[in-house]
Amino acid sequence: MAYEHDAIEKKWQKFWQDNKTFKATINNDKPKYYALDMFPYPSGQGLHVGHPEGYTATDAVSRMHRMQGFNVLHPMGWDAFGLPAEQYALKTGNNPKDFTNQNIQVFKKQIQSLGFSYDWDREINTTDPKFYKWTQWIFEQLYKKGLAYEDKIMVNWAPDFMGGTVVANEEVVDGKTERGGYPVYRKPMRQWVLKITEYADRLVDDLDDLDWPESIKEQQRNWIGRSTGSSVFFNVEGHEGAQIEVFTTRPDTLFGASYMVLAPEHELVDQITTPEQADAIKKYQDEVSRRSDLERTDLNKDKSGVFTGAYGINPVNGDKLPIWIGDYVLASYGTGAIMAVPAHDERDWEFAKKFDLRITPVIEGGDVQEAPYVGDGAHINSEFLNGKNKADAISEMIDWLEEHHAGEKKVNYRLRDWIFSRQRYWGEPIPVIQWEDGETTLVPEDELPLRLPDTNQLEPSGTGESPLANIDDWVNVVDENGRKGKRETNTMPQWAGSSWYWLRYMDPDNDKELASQEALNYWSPVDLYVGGAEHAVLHLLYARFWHKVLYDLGIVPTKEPFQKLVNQGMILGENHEKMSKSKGNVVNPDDIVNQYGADTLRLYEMFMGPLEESVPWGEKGLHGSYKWIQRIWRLFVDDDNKLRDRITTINDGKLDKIYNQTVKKVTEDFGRMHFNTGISQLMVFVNDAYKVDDLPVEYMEGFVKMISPIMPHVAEELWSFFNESDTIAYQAWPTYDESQLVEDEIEMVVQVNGKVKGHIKVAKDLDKAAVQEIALANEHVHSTIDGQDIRKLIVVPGKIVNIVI
RNA sequence: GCCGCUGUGGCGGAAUUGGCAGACGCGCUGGACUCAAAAUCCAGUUCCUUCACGGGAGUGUGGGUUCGACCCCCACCGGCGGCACCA
Repeated sequence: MAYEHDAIEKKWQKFWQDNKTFKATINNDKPKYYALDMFPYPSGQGLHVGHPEGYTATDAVSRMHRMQGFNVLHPMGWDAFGLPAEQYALKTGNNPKDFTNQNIQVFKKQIQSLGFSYDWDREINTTDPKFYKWTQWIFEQLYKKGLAYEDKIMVNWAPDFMGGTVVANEEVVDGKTERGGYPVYRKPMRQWVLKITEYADRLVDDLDDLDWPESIKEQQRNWIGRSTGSSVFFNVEGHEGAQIEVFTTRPDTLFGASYMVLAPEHELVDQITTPEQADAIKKYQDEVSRRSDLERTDLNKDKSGVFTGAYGINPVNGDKLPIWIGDYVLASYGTGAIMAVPAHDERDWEFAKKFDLRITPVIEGGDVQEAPYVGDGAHINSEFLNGKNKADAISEMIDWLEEHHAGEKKVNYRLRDWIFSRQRYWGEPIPVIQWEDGETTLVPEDELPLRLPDTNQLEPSGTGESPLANIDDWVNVVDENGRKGKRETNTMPQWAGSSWYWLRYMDPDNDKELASQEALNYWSPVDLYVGGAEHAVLHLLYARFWHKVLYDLGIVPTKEPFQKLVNQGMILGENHEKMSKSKGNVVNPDDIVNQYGADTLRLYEMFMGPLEESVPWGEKGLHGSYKWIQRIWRLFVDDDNKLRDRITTINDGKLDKIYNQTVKKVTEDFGRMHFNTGISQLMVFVNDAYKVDDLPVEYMEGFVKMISPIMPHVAEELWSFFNESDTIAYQAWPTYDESQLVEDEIEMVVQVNGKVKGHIKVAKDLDKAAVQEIALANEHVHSTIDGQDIRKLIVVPGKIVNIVI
């Protein structure tokens, strides 16, 4: 009977569900393995063929680990807060909750049709009050530790986005919002901020011990941007007590400082500006404040600035340095002030050239009037640093500064604190109340969750505040003493729930703790985490930060949440371009499942190339995968839907070697997530099996086990031909016999001058001299040498003979 | 500009420590089966040259190390991703 994917897949999906085959429970007799997918945002578009790639990989790893005796935790859930649901609700007057739940149902059905071995009893949903109770609880712990604070800060204000909202630094790309591409301006606003910078050092240093792709670690290091240098204090001439602190990574070039620049927003600007310069300064400040980030960076490569009229005093030599303001100095980095050394810094050089400021070289090498010299070299014009190299000069200058109280060693970070509030309805309410007497309190823990009010009439506030601001019943509160207060109307960003969700899977129904200590200790950490590289800095940095806070609180047992991280590559359209609706190259997994079945889709996605690489979709290749499953089917099942007669207990030995090789290679390759090469080995086995008369039961059962991580439905069905009552999911993974892999006689290659001229068969442990003799006796080798002198002869036992003439 | 990754047949991709380049799949070609087609099974398939045996070239380009280089080193070119006035 032919292979019927539809019936087989439905049958086994029902079996797994009815029997809770993949239910995970704590079992201290077994080693645990936690395989996690980045949980999806359930968008209205439904599943994309990119989703199943990572999901299939973790599923295959999970299934293989179960067969290898591990107790596997493999869960799935929904990152369901987010903008599209709110936009939809505002547009249509519907409730985002209903819309979100519908989308989840679609997603869940699609995911289940692919036969993943999730423990659905552990399904979570970030918008479920039972879940976000603990998101709010974690926020309260952050607040108590002083890691969550309110501040009037310069935020990324996107007035055209959703009726006006603030976005995080990480959500700004090229001066525009990451989603939607709306312009972003700097604006001071009251916001909740999380002090991620306090963990900056640990977030950098702990990367070293993680089994993560180097590129992701590097992106995180760059994002945190730790730089070591020193601060230097400059007095301002004629302003007793006014002191400008600058940060520099090159204190060794202090003798070459020829001017200073403050950010236009720097607090000392007004104080030190001379009356003659006041108008020009004011005008420049106004101009800059109206510029968006985009205009300040990309569109404005030309340096601009205005002289304040004031002078700083160089502490090391008493030089008078004109103080300018310029927007190439950012208020938000370092101290918002720099010492300019145009001879050895590109940006300072451009500025100096434009405004005709002094350029004094302090390091030998290059003509600094023509171009800045940024390389190393001997210091000049630098008194006690003369002749020294960069590294020595830096440490000596820092010593000098510290001795003279003119500066100190300092570390700076590019990373800023995490702006944590959003002016939206569809997010976790921040559990804070502002009382009329000015006190700010947390909602008591025993009153959590603080639920989002149900509403069918979601309306923009019109003030840039969250729509929650209009819901008076919810906003206004009175305490037992009659004191009035207002709830915080900002909600948390979408990153909140995903910053700890992997912990909740460990104990999803616990209403006393975010998860029990027993569960946390047993399942932590996540052994394998798979998802797209687009989360390299956002999600993965926030998640690590929260995890470290919970570690410090003694809640989680590990410093890091995700021991091993793998980024699946993108699946591109058939034209090698990113799949998108506008390009018309989107493939819908539902269509594939209908036409070919889930096993074919899973097999194809694992076979098409290395998991980490981006690979184009190919309909022909997909069809090839389908044909191979049918070929397997025919190998096992005859026309009467019975196991073929050729599958017997007779073993004529013809498949011994290839079977044992296959077990070895598949076990190793799947273990390293090199699915494409493991599958190719399974194909070789099938090709060989077609060529022999007798198929030993043991090998055929082993083969079915080996295909089961990738093609679980067809594997279960074939397994049932051998053993009617059981699932294959917990059968022992096949082992191989090492002795079957070693041969007594091996083939060696004989080269002449590096070119292959012949092959010889020799005994495995024949000595070099004998091998040499046989090689030289080879007819073809002999005729190639043609009596010429042999200059050198290399014998690598078991591999190669190379004769040099 | 800086950082990371990457470059192999017509296509997707293999190649463990420096040791037979192109496994496996797709496509293509031929054969078997069939009235025929599809499906299936078998064989071939890097390029050039040769009836053939053979011979030559070949892993982005140019150099180097080595008995031997897809692999290591230097310089360059192309592609992908990230960062981008961060002092």
